[in-house]
Amino acid sequence: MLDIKFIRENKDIIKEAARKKHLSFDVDQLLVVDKERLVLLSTVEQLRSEQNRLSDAVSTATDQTVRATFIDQVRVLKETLKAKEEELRDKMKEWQTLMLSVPNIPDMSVPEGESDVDNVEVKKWGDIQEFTFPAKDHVELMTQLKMVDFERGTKVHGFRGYFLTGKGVQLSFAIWNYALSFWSQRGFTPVIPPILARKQIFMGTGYLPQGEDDLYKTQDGDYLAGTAEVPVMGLHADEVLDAATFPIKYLGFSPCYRREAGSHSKDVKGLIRVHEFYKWEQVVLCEADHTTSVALHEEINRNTEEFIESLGIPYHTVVNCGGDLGQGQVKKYDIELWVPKEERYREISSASYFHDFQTRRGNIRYKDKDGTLRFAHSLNCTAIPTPRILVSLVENYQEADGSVRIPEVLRPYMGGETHIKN
RNA sequence: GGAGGAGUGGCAGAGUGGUCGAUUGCACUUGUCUUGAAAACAAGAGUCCCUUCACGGGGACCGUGAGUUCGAAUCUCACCUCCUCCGCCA
Repeated sequence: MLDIKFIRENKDIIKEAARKKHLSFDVDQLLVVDKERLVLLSTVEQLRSEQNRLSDAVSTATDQTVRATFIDQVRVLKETLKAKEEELRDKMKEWQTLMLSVPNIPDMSVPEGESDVDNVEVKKWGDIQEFTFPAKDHVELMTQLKMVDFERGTKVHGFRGYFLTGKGVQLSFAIWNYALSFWSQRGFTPVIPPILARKQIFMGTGYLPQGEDDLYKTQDGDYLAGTAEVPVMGLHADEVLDAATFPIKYLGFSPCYRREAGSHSKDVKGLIRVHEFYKWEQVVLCEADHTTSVALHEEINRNTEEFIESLGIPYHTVVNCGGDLGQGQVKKYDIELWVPKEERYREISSASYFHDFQTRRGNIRYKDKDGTLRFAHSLNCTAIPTPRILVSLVENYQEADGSVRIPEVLRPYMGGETHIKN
């Protein structure tokens, strides 16, 4: 959500934002509705003012006939008021619906483009190794090492179902624990949020009303979040925060549920795209300052890069083009890890900042030094998702004998073992 | 799942149809007094929206949403949250 005053004064910027993001949004329509809304609002308020005045007159009238006259007058007035109020209510709904689909303004540095193929590489790290033996893909490797069981996963859950088993489980826990320690040292407070959350909380982050198709909904009207970002952002909803605590840095851990509607033909095998996975997520709140947001955006993205570097997996970072940005994002980096058997990089992390787009929706404010209430800025970035990370990890660390070498940093969390083998 | 009770400003806590946006206490800000502080006294202070260059004016907000009424914090209905008791349960 953006400030309506800003939209009124900068409709060309909004138009340009929609164009760059390849979203269809009609600002002119919004501005027409906004004008109609204001006319109705002022009419209703004038009528109410008159009603208040007459009601006061009723209560102070001592003469019964005078009193009755006033009551008759308000009765007549009320009918007009009621009709206008209904009109206003409908107009407000129309206005709110439009307001919820206004795109946030992408940063100048965001490249032009339609989809992820137009994303621009900004960094490349690590040496891609040539295998001296026939390399296996993660499905084959992990199945043989009994780290995963896809067949039974499908039996139990269906399409995209999987069991993690044995060393697959241990490796997951190792990554989770290592990540917890890694980010704790960087000032993040760990949090395990409810992943089953209310509609309102999803509205706050912008996953609703758009994006409903990709969410699982319960019979009680709640939704399962696709990321801890949703409930962790909800944590401070409707609060006025103390600016002295900024930046607030949370590391949220949760299972994540995604219907993957519209991706049925993509990544049908393996652990790349599953309906249910786990993720550590960085969520940050800071003061409403562009420079601060930008600095923190670089910082949280860098955190994940350094984490991946410590695991020793080759990656590159791309800056997402306009068409690959969500409605609320100002700028986004994706970190993609090298998947040897696919001979390409696959997304592992996504770092975005939003300015006050989310905090307006979620009503997260703070008191500025000059005493005025402002909407905070919000950012988030994947810390590490499992089991997707295992794809690159096992493929890059496989040995000729079919075993998988364990990255040094994870060994303390794996009982000191150096290899996963049968 | 069943029965009962409650949700008021930063906190505590009055108010059960008519100048109530709301008594009061604590906390807060400013002033007087004081060398300074404390105490005492006085004054001030909520949020959102519309309008105005500005001073100002108007509207809304007592968990949320609807309703009754000339008028609702107060009455009615639905929902949400919390508390107590019973039942069930990792």
